[in-house]
Amino acid sequence: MAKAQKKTGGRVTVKNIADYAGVSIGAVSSVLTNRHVERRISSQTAQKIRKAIQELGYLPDINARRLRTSGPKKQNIVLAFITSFETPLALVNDLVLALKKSAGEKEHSLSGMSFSVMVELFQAGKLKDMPGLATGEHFNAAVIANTTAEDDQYLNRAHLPFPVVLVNRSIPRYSCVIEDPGAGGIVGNLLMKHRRRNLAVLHGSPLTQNTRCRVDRFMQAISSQLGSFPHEIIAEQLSEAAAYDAMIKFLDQGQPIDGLYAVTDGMALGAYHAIRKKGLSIPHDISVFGVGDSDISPFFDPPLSVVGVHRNELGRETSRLLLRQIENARTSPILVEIPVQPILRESSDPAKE
Amino acid sequence: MAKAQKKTGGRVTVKNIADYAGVSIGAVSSVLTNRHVERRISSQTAQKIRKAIQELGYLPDINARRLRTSGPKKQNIVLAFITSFETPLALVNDLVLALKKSAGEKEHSLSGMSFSVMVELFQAGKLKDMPGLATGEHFNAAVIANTTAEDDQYLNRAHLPFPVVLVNRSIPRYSCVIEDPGAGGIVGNLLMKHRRRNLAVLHGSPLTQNTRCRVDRFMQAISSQLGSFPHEIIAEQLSEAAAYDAMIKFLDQGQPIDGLYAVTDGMALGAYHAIRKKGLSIPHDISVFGVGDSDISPFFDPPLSVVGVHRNELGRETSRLLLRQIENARTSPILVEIPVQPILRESSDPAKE
DNA sequence: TAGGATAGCTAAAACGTTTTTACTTCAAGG
DNA sequence: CCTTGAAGTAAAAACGTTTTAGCTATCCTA
Repeated sequence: MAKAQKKTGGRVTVKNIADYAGVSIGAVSSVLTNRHVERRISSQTAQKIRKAIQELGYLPDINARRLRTSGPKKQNIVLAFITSFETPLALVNDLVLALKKSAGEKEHSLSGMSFSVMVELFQAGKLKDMPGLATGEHFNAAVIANTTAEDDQYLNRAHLPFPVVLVNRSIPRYSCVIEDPGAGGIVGNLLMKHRRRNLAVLHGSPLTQNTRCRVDRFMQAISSQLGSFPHEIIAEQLSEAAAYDAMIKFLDQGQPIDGLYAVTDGMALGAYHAIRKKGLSIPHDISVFGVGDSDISPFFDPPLSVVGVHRNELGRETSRLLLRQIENARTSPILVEIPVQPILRESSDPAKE
Repeated sequence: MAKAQKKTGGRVTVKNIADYAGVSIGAVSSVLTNRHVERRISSQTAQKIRKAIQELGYLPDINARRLRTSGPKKQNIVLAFITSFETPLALVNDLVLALKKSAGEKEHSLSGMSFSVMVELFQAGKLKDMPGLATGEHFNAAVIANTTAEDDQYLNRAHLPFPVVLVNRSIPRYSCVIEDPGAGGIVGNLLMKHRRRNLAVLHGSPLTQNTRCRVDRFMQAISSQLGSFPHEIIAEQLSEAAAYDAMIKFLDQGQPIDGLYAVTDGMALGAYHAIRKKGLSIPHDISVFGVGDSDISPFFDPPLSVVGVHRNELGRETSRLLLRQIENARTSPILVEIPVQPILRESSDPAKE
């Protein structure tokens, strides 16, 4: 039984089932599509066919099926969300929702199209080895996130034959959505305005272009006013746990700080825990700023002050740009910088001004 | 120019481009796949074709392309992650990672297959209206999550013609992955063991089957030992913010409680904030239990005691079950209950025992 | 000026489905 | 014997793409 499968080299087609069951291709297809009763296939035959399907382990070729059954006018557009194995897919949620929502609104010239969203992963730094990327064989358009410096280099010289939107990094020939690059500087200035002088920035490793920018602008703002650089606390990953470990290690070194900038909300949560563990208080001993990329920051204890863009906005804007490119292939790539506005909560002690 | 597009009714094919540019279909395809130089298409012609592609706004049909280019032996399997618009896709992260990882390990009979993961959304309660679901036209196998009671009814009577794994709910004919249904009871017993007598459970609305079970078992454990039911605090959504609002509202009513069970980590975070806001302390005034479904609970202040399964495990197990069904279509559906073990942290005050 | 090479393309096949159309066979009923 | 209906079969078309094999000029060489 399993032998019959081997004949075809691992792939079972409708024809194989038909041969195996001793019926015609049409009969098999009728059963597969549940049309066997109106096509006058007897229930015994239908059973025989179903048995063959089971025994051969048939899996339909979705591409062939969709090719055949897609209406004459209807176009199915496949969008890919491409990110690395190493980084969390947090954004995919907001992005998928935004895409589905935009695609639902028919006021585009997009009517008559349906959208599928697929998720593709690559090894960080090995984006160029992702199968089907250069050829565009798997999707019509893509959102690419969480690339490393090597990946960015590849993107820089490659010419991808489909619409692309990069998120949280900007590379010349591509449409990009990024946070206002001034965010880090704003945080620096706010901390200094609150009379904090011994500052530190906490980030993960490796740095994405976006967080690199936050860190750099922060450093720059500090050093230009204070004449010295803040401490740089580097966690081994982006997780809460890694941030906690790095922060504990730093505080154990005895360097006193009174202001901290954590470049993601998750890292800020880890840092909070470390700070408490060391018997220090927020904001009295250490004033903390985060980014506001997730929903949790208002519920920290104390609530986290943030300067940055929420994933919602990122997702919305990214989907807008991608659909714009699909609608009109001739539009030139644009860079969207989402402005940021400080949200001051208790972690930064605004009362002390 | 845009007129030519209209002719075909909105869909532009290679043939349209060929006609428009006055060349053959083969020439167009050569340019599309960047083979035009080895196929000896002159650069003028290539330019002409590229211009046509631009002007007509061509988007390739991915299905046709993949059908043609998939090797003779190679099968592409499309897995769908199906969830509702209303609920967060948190699980998709872990699931996609687990799937890609399993699929990468070639020790299955799955070698020679490649996997794509796509995300499909349905309106809560309207699963049956999801296009392509009943026919399986879009994917080879699916993970279905976050269904409502109506959706479960539909699943109960439908026979989906492809492998399916349900997560966090169990329905007879399907393979399912659920948390140990005793989790709620365990929490109840722990709270009572810690001498807490005025208990409450905090959950969102509508309840999924899984949280329904947590709540029910909790209630049951309490009432069977204490003879009275705990309070039920119902938030309007699953978010931190909704949990906060509901909790504030409850505390304002003046009902004193000394133990709380929040059925997701996010809701626990909202509850923490509300409890602090009211000047109460955890665990002294109120002992709190959560679920441990995310990474954040160890970093709460105080760290959250949890009884439940992490999304990681859910994703791993789900992917295992799905691939098992794909490998061997004849395996009968099984129900996997992931056992839970209490993780006691400071929020539940084990010292008080 | 015949012969061959080469540039530049075109025509047709193939991928795996589903559906349609026309045809066959068999049994039962009149 | 003729008709009718059930239960199929067989073959072809179609979906849109990529690739293979082949064709036709033109140019180079002898």
